[in-house]
Amino acid sequence: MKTYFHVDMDAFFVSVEEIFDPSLKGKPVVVGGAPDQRGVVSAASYAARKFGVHSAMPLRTARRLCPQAIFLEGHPSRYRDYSRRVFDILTSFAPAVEMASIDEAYLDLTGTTRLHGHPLAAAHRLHDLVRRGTGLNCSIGISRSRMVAKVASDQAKPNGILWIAPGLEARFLAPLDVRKLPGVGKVTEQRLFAAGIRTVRQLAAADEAYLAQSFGKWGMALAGKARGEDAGGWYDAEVGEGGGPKSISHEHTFSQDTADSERLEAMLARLSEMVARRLRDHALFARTVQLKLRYADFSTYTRAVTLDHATQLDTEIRDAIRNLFRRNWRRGAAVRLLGVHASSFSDSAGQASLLDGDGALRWSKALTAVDRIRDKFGADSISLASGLSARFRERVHENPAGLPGKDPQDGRSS
DNA sequence: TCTGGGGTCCTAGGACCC
DNA sequence: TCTGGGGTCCTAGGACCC
Repeated sequence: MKTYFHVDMDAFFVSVEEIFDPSLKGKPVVVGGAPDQRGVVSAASYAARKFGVHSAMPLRTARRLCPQAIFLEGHPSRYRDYSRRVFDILTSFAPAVEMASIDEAYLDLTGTTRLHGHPLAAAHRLHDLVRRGTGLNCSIGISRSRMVAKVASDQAKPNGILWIAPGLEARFLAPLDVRKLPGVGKVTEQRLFAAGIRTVRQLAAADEAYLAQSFGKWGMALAGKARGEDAGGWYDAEVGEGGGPKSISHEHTFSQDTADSERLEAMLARLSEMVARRLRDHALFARTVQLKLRYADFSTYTRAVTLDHATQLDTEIRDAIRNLFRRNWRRGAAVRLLGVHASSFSDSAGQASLLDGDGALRWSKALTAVDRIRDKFGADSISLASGLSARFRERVHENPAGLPGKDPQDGRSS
């Protein structure tokens, strides 16, 4: 018999902000940026939620619903720091821990009854450990099924613990709206509604052949789960089985749409550098590089290319992206968003690089030096020339460090 | 209401191979 | 000369999650 915990931090970003500024406590707080910016709500305090504000909502909408809210840009490094603290506490408590995102984790407590006692007692002690170690509240769902544990933690919010006794999974889920099932979003919910299915109970009773045909893999798996059966799928993987990242990407939405090709290409170069840097940090090489292009009307296109060798070099990613951009951008059309995405990872370049071995080695060394400088002096302290917007170039050309050398492919100094 | 940024997984069609 | 079946790789798009 399996025992899983799903630990979910309550209003995580907002709660971390409250630690650094206790005067925020109890007030409507919105993390995501200034309310006149392009952007959406990353997190809202419970006081803000009372006004209808929720995550993923445009900031402008949040302001309309709750003009008195305090809007914060947020501090991603603080959130990562606190996420790590939570993770350390969880790993001190359970043999297998998997962070599913920055603010939630699955724990496998199977076979720990002698050590921890009844799951509910264990959950209360874990809750106290997290509270004392970080100052943050969490909610915990407990079940023999990972998916049910996740739904349970959601039902337990805020600051609660909910144990679903083995055998009672289907009874617990039955009265819930189908939207409560992870994997059922807006679209699937609407399609289920159209078929007369609103609750998990109705989903459990629905014709399996129909679900398989209309909703594919997910539909069938969910129908099984709705009946409390153990169907296949992601939720049956062992806790902690998840490997490294499968893709790395960066994207940017301009504060105002632009058709300035120099600005656009400068942004693509910068995004390429950010992606390459993270590849090097993870010691990964990517073979597939993808451009994302969103126009002013929100129409969005992706264009990918698979290279004949895997790379982690700024120049190779940037050049591939630039080619994709030049071939696909409707010249003159205003762009809202640009993105650079890398995937198909391996742990080495594989087949011979386009650069000769010596050139690739020199570049690798130069880039590592750049990475170190950025660590010390900040991300903007040094950049490939084409990664800078024109107005910053002057300054960098005076860069006394003078690193690194020459780009062997196009001779541009960096 | 005017829509971020970082991810994962699934589907579907075409190329290509045996 | 009217057209199989399976497998893999690649690309594009989309649903969904936090």
